[in-house]
Amino acid sequence: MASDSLTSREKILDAAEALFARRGYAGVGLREVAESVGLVKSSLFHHFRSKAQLYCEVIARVLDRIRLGLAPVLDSDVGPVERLDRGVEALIDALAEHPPTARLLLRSLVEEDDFDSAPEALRVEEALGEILDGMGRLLREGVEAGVFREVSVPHMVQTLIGATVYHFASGDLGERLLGRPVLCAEEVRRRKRELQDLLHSGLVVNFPPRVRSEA
Amino acid sequence: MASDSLTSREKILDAAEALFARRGYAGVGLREVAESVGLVKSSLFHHFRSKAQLYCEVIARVLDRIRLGLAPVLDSDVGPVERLDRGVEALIDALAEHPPTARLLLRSLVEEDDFDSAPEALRVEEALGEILDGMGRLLREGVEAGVFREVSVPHMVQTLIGATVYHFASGDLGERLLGRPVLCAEEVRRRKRELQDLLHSGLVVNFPPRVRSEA
DNA sequence: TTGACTCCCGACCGATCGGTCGGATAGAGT
DNA sequence: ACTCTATCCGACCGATCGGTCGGGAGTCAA
Repeated sequence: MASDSLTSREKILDAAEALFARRGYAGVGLREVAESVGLVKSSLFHHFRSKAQLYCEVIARVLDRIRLGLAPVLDSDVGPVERLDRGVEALIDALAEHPPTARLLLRSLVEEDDFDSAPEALRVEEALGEILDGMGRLLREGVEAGVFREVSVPHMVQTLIGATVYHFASGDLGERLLGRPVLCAEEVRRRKRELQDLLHSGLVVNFPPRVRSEA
Repeated sequence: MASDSLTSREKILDAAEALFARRGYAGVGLREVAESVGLVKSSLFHHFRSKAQLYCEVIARVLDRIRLGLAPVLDSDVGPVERLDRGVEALIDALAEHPPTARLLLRSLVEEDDFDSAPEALRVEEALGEILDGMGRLLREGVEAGVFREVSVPHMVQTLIGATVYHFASGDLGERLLGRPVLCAEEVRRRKRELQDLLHSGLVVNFPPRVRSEA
């Protein structure tokens, strides 16, 4: 056991993560997954009951990584603005840590096969719920404290997901726009700053603040 | 001919668009496409040489719709802020017009099969390039005129794509966050306003402007 | 009537899909 | 020596995949 410092199960999960990220659930055959870790297809079924379960475990592992990176930041008791900045940084770090992460996540958000039947889907649901709740809570507190504008919290959560997950999942298109890979260290740093600046001040300089009719 | 006011070719494209949007390129069989328009698989090959060509034509058609909606706005000669607002509105209208649009687009951005070999891929490349160039030009002009902050234009293009395409592609997750379908009329209107407000003023109230020379 | 053309169908092809099954190998505990 | 368990393999299954082929039905022009 542990012939290569990783158990077969973990090697399978790693390979499946990379492949699912590149070609999606339907686009990857179990044979390809197995052979990319030096096994044969039928051997996979000693570790996972089905392709759907393997997929769910891959997704759950990714979401857990993000949750673990995000939770301490969102639970810290600094002000909303600083928590937002650090949250953006933690989220981007989690996405940039392993190249397949963002792409896999974006695909899973758009995949609509019914994996809900699998019991492993509960882990996915749980981690996703905690991440979304945490982001929503931060935004709501900031709005209630008057530190953030009175934005729609759900819409802002969507914007944050789009600005992070989509960006690092954009692959060739992103590289074509930026002129270099979206995951190279400098562009990751730049992404954090650009997104934080946008959240701080928007795009338009000195835009007249919207007249508000309430206290 | 024109038995249902649409040619078979157009009906095939419509059906394929909806199916590719839902389950992706690899997840859709030609048999399913054919039967959803009342044909048999082999009949498709009288209209399209291969599955890859069908896919490329579907994508090209979607990008053309967006380009047609965006071009007049981006070419108008009003100020950058108003052009930005109208561009956001036109882009969102194009995405919300047909439900499969955003999801199909997001999938195509993340799909990395080599469709480039097909000659139809040129239409895709052309339309995509025009859309991206138009957005980039608007942002660059705004920055040079001092109306926009000195943002990274490519990063801002990415953010705009994420905030629009991702949002309307998010399906169940978006509906879960918003409490109602992302494509319902009211939420579409709200999305425009939320995004425009974010671009105008950011998220944080009265954030101190960044000092240009930093350590 | 005859071709020519368009549109469509059913049968068929090799390949691959997810998944099952029986057995081979090896290590650990007794 | 023995069994037990974990791990892996090869053969095999029915179904489906993208794609080909020959031909039938309809229309139009000559």
